[in-house]
Parts: sequence; structure tokens; C-alpha cells
Amino acid sequence: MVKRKRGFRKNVPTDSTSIETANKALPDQVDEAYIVERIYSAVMEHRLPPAQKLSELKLCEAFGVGRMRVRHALLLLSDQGIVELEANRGAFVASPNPKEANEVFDARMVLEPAIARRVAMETPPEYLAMLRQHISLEDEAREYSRGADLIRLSGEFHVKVALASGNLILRRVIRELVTRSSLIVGLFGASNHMDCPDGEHSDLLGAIERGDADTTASLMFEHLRKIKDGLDLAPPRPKEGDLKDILGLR
Amino acid sequence: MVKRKRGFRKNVPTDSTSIETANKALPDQVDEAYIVERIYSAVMEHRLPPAQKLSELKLCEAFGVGRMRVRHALLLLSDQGIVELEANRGAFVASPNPKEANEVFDARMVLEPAIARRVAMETPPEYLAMLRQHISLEDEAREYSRGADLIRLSGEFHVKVALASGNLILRRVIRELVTRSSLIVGLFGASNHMDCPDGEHSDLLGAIERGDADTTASLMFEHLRKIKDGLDLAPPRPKEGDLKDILGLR
DNA sequence: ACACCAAAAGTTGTCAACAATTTTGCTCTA
DNA sequence: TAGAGCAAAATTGTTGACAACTTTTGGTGT
Repeated sequence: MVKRKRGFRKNVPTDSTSIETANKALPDQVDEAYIVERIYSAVMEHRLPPAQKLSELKLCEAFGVGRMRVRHALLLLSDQGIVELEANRGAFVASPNPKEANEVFDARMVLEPAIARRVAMETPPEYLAMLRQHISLEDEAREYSRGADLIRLSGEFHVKVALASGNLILRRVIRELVTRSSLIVGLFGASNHMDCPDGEHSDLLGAIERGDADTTASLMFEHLRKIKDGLDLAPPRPKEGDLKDILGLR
Repeated sequence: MVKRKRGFRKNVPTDSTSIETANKALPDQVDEAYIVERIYSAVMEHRLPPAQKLSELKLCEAFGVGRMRVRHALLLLSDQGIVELEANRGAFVASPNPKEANEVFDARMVLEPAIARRVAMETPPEYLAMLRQHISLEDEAREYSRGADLIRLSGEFHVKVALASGNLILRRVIRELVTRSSLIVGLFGASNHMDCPDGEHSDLLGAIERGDADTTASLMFEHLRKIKDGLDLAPPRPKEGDLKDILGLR
């Protein structure tokens, strides 16, 4: 991202939006990366629902920056599939259709087992500690029924596993996919929220700590399969001609 | 990327640059994606060397678009590690240091075997035909010593393998890494250009066609390892204090 | 009351001018 | 002649205004 040397800040408005949550102080220097990060977070926490309009003006006010910064951030987000840009209509939080949802989970089921296997084969101890601590956070959130936190933490676990590879490129790839998954779960999540079943993250970490690469990979694969199976990925979309069928006019 | 409805074109200059090669007609509609693609290609073909300055004005003239389009494209490229933006100094083709180079190949060695394994397990026949045809193109380029083509084709093979998974997300990830690899090979490629050793792509495709997943994965891994080993990834960078050693002043 | 159409309001896309910074080229001096 | 210092030129970053488009509003007629 662009490096900046001096801070630059304009009139900061008093009100707040669903993205910049109330009373959260803005950093001195709001650049594209910061805006992108905040929208990422908001999506991960299901605070920004799919298809939500992201008005340039509102974002400008929320972050206290000019339109250029916001547009740059939205362009980056659209390139990553988190946001959809429609010409002359603006930016919307992405609303994946079932086909795209399939593609995202398909990609995850290919990539994440491989990454997890690699982590199992060789991980600096500090990363293992981080993962353990993360799981205890998840347990805590589950115990006190802090649903929003649990959603976010469940996704973040996968990002942290990728991070434990020590490779930031892998982290970035997984982060993008996890964020898109968050949108997908919000859209197609079944009633019985089996998002990230209870003990699975812990089992996975156990295999990693044992250095059992094969088990780690297959646990990760099965874990993702379960999440995907928990979704209600209905037929790709009602086609035109099917209307008659739907209305029973045959 | 941004969808556009009507074409939009300004004064097209007569001269050409190293990016828009001579006499190559521009499409009616030059959008950010097109510019990004062209720079991608130029990097893959080693026509844009690392650290090459990408002046906004020159790019504007080359593509016949306004500065905004060019800046958007450069922003996207910088987000993907192909271009580096320096505040007030402009955009440069990325020039990875050995640490970054390691990270890229490390990521590839984790991801690509997994993708190739998946391709071996299930591939639509039309993709197999595409890969076969691609290899014959490589052979042809090698036979007639068309070095530039061979470089490009060697990289593209990996992208096409990812494409053969039928998953465009995977293709995108690999394409980014392959392009960065192209820069790395240009920088650290050893004298004996062992970029993509002769028969290896063919062996790989053989394993894929046989549906031999394990062999495919390990062939891909070894293939990448060979390429990486063929690089001269010298010590991360001469530290300050080492100057004395280098100059023999001890 | 409803469909239809026109004007207005609001939003996004584009451009051109300006400000800030870096780079270049020149001059002067030691 | 090499190098410091300075002014001019060139390049990038930012802003504000305007154009193009979409959505909303309000009116008109049936």
C-alpha cells in the first residue's frame, strides 16, 4: 500500500456508523489499508450484511477522509471479492450466489489442509501458544454465549492457523477466503448454526501439536466439509421458465 | 472490477512504450483490469524488469486513458505485490528481496502440490487437452529457441494447472504468485537457466492423466524445489557492519 | 386509486487545476 | 574537477467542480 510520510487529517464528524462503531477513536493516520481492515472486520463480525450499500459519502464521514481514500479502499475490496462495484450505482457488500459460495469453500478445502499439514510439520512454539490461547478465547465466548464474538473468533482461527505457517502470503490468501466465507455463512447458514463445531478446532490443534501431518490435513478437510454441508446452498437460482412450475401452472 | 456500460476513449497517442508494444491495437474499452492484465503479461515475459519505473504520464499515453485509471491499476497491482508504490516517488515494478522471494516460493510449494493433487483426482477432459496443447507450445518454443516465449509459457503452465481445477479463485492466487516468481527469477536466476527443466511439465501432466494424485503432488513439489534451488538467493542483504568484511578492511 | 411521465435530488464517475514533493540541471566555490 | 547549494522542471498527491447516471419525488391524466 502507499507509504505516507506525514499524517493528514480533516474534519472528523461527530456521528458514527455501523462501520466505525461508536466512540471508537480513529487513528491519526487513516489510509486505504485502515479502511480496508475495518470493513474486513465488520464483515467478519457479521455487522455488515451482504448487499449492504456502502455509500461513499457515508464512508467519508465515518472515517473522516476524502472521497479518494474511500474509493481506493473500495476498489481494493472489490478486487478481493468482499465488495461489489456497480457502475454509477456504487459499492455494496458482496452477496455471493451459491455458485460463488461453492467456489470459495472448494478453494478452502484444497488450500487449508495443505497449509495445516505444513504447520503440523514445523511450527515455532510461539505460534502454538497463540493458537492455544485463541481456542480458550473461543471457549470463553461459547460459555458466555457471546455469539458475535464466537462468529468472529471461529473465522479468525483459520486465519491464525495460516499465520502459524510463518508465511504472510498464505495468511493473506486465507484471510480473504475466510472473510468471504463469513458473508456466505450469513447468507446460507442453516438454522442450526453448526458454523465451527465445538471441539474441532481443539482436535485440529492437538494433531498439529503432535506433529501428525496427515491427521491434521484430513481433520481440516473434514472440518471444512462439515461447515459447507451445514450450509443451505440451494439450486443456483430460479430460472425464468421455472415460474410456471413454482406456481403449479403446468 | 468496475462494470462499465458505455465505452470511453480519449486521444490515442502515436508513440508506444515497452508495455504497449508497437502497433498493438488497444481495445475499445480500456479499464483498470485491462491495464493490470497488460502489466501482468509484461512482467511474465520479462519485458518489465524489477525496479522499472512506471510513470503515470507514460502509462496514460501508452494506454490512452486518464490518470485516474492508471492510478487505480497501479494501486491494484501494488496490493498484489507486483508493483511497489513509494509516496511522492511513484510506482516501480516490484523488486523482491531474498526474504520475499523465499516467501513466494514457500507459499507455492505449499499450495501448488495441493492444487495439482486435486486436479489429478478429477479433471474435465477439455482441461487435459488444454494442458497437452500447452506443453507442445513449450516444446516448440524450446526447439526454435524462442527464449522469451519459453519463459512466459513456463510460468503460464502453472497457472493453467490451477485453472484445470475449474476454480477461478485458485487460478487467481497462483497467477499472482507465478507473476511474482517471474520477477524473482529475473533477479536471482542463476546463469544456467534451469527455470522449468525440460521434461518436468510433461511428467507432471502424465501423472495427472493417470490420476496418480500422490505422484502429481510430489512431482509438483520437487519441480518447484528445483526451480527454487536454481536461484541464487544470497544472504538477506549486506548489513551495515558487513561492509568492512566486503572491502577486506578487518 | 393507479400507471405513467417529467423534473428534481442525490450519487457516482471524470477531469482539470493546484499543492507538495522529488528530481534535474546549473552555478559557484574550494 | 568534484561537490555543495540553489532554482527550475517534472512528477505525484489532493481537492473541488462538473458531467453522467440513477433514484426519488411529484404531478398529470385516465
